[in-house]
Amino acid sequence: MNERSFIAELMTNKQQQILIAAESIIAREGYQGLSMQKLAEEAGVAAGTIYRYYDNKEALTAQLVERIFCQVALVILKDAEKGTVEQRFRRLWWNVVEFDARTTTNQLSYEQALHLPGANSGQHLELLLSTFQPMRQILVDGVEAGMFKDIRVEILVATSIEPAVGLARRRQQGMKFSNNELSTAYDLCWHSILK
Amino acid sequence: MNERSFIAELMTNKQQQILIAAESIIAREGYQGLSMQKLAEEAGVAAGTIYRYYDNKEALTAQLVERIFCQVALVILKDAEKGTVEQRFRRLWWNVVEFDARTTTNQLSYEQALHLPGANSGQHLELLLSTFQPMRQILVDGVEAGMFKDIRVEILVATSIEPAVGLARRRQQGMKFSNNELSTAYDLCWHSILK
Amino acid sequence: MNERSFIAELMTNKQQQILIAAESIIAREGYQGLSMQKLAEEAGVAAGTIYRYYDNKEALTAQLVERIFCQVALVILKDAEKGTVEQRFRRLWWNVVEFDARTTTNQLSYEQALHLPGANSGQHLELLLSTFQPMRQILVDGVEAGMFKDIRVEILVATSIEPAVGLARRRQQGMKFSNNELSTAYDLCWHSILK
Amino acid sequence: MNERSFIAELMTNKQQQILIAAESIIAREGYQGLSMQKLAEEAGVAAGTIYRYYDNKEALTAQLVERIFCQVALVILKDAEKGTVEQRFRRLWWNVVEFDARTTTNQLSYEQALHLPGANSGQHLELLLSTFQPMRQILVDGVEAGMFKDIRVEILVATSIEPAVGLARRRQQGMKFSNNELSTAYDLCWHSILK
DNA sequence: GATGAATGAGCCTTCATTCAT
DNA sequence: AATGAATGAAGGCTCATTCAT
Repeated sequence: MNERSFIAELMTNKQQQILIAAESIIAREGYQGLSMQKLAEEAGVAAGTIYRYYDNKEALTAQLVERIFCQVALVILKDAEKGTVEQRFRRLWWNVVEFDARTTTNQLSYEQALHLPGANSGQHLELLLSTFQPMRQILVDGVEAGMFKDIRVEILVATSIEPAVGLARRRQQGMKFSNNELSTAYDLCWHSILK
Repeated sequence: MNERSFIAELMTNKQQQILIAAESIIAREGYQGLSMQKLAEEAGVAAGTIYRYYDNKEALTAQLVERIFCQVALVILKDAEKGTVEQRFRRLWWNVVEFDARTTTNQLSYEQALHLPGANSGQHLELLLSTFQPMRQILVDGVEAGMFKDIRVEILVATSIEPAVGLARRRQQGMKFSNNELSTAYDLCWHSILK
Repeated sequence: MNERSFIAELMTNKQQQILIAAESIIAREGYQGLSMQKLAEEAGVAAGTIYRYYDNKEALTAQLVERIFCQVALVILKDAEKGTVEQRFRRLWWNVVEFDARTTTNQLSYEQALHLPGANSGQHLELLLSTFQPMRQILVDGVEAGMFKDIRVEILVATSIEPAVGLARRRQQGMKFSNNELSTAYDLCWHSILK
Repeated sequence: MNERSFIAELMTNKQQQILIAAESIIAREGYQGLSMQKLAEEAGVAAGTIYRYYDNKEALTAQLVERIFCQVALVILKDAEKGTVEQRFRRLWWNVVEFDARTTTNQLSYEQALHLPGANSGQHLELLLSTFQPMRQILVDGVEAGMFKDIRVEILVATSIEPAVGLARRRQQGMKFSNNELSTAYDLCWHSILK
């Protein structure tokens, strides 16, 4: 990598730098704590610089929401796209439950991102749907394989995955669960949707 | 009623007035939209008056969160405290799923309240736990009656109630479910925790 | 005057206070020099206080323009509303020429006010027209009395009053004229519109 | 043309380019609308480049004012430098009255330029005086020829030319005058200074 | 106890200017 | 000479909070 492209990459990264700093602040102090001045400090740039990359605070927030959705989807769906339906479902479920273990205190959770201003706009809901489509696909595949009950996917997701989300939230709030307990929970979820 | 208690009641009413106005504004415009000035207007009092009842905005928000938790608990647990375990569980589950249908546009949902600043403080988590204790009690009773699987209550709640919460959230986002579909979901939840 | 109304008047005056301070700053440093912070300091109030009286800087400027137009009209038309047409015209003409002598360095001139942002809006042009109507009336009366040439008033104003405005501007820029010279100018103007 | 002068000319062109762009922006959006960034864009150069030619915004504005004064003088004095005094005066007067008809929406008027920040500095007033000297000369010549009244030139200018300026301003504000009316005005001005 | 005018710190954003390339 | 990303002071404005009445 020559010097020029090195610099270029640094500059491109400035956008990322800002976004990461924003995430960090919100994770630490909530959205109320995010001021452009503080963000500039945390990102190590001047206040005005932020506006070279984002039209305004709203646009920055919007991109942050997108970023987090994608990151969450990546973690949730890790290694859950190949193998048998059972393997994929198991992978997905545990990824969800153990989600918090992978995030540092600098990272926003999916739940937090969902409640940033503007995260409920139609545009974002669409993004959510398409980002998490692979998750739904696992259940669709299970239904088509005659393995899962023949029910609307949303119901299957709510029944089998939502409990994992709830457990993850409880863990994030500090509640502890043994592997044994979590395994039991997994079994309940798994069997509840099996034909 | 003597003068003192009359005045006391007036004060209490004014406090309620303020809290209701705050809820209304947040439900309508989000927490960002809640300014003390606007709140005073909506509540029909002077700005300074709010500070007779609340030390500051944070204290007001905290009390609002408590209020909403209690209200939600009331709705969720409506008619779910007597009858057989099955009756109580059924009542609870459907109360959750149909929660949104009972709230007006002036009311904050449980989810929204959960994400107000400070709602995740240890103090509030404790309150949550005690407020929703009756819900846990239904499952505890079921376990003790030998009807539900003998598992830690949190797991049972996550498995059987969390799906209802997820469905309610989806409905609030505009997703539609038929009674048939919801009944199916109920059956899955119910059977998944039965011994 | 009791204490209450004294206070009330002080408060009402705060608006005037702000307007006067704004005029003073603009006269001294130009419109570019008018920042809300500086204005607050000069007016002896807090920055936020200005916004109790004016929605924004634009509204404040607009009212300032109106104020100055009215003030200028008052000075220009002083004692020019009674007497013969000749007396009234003479009064008007000299009021214009000596306008600058009456203004302190804290006051905006008519010319400066005319070039504040927004001063050319249709709304202000209308105000201008009605405010200076009494000036036009003097010429109208002269025409109807058969004393002035029977020409459109605008032409008469331009021919007889505009020179006075020009002389006033020159004096404001530091040029000196003797009474003799000014009297000669007056005669030229006066005779040019006489029948 | 050697390389040096070629480059010199390029620079000069770029300077002109910047100045023209600045005039265009101010004419369109007012002085408030002139930002160095926007200017760079409109002029087709980089923001930093402007600072090769002008020390700062103030210097640029100053030169713009000068440029416009010269341009205005050019238009005003067009064809007014030869012929009899009467011919020259007539030419001058009509050039002034019809000034607006010759300017495009990209050009600043004399009035606008007069009210740019700094346009009232002593330095500019001197420039004004020397730039418009040929105009004064017409009247001086008329006086020396025994044609005009033997009065200080400033008075003559104020009496005979200022009305034309006033009419031009009214036209720029949208007021309409017939050729007949303007001719009448011309006659008044002309005769008012004739011996 | 209630009022609401006043406060001023802090917010988001702009923009003249610099400087490494 | 030219670029344009970066700077950061300053701008207009909001709003939680105070306090004289």
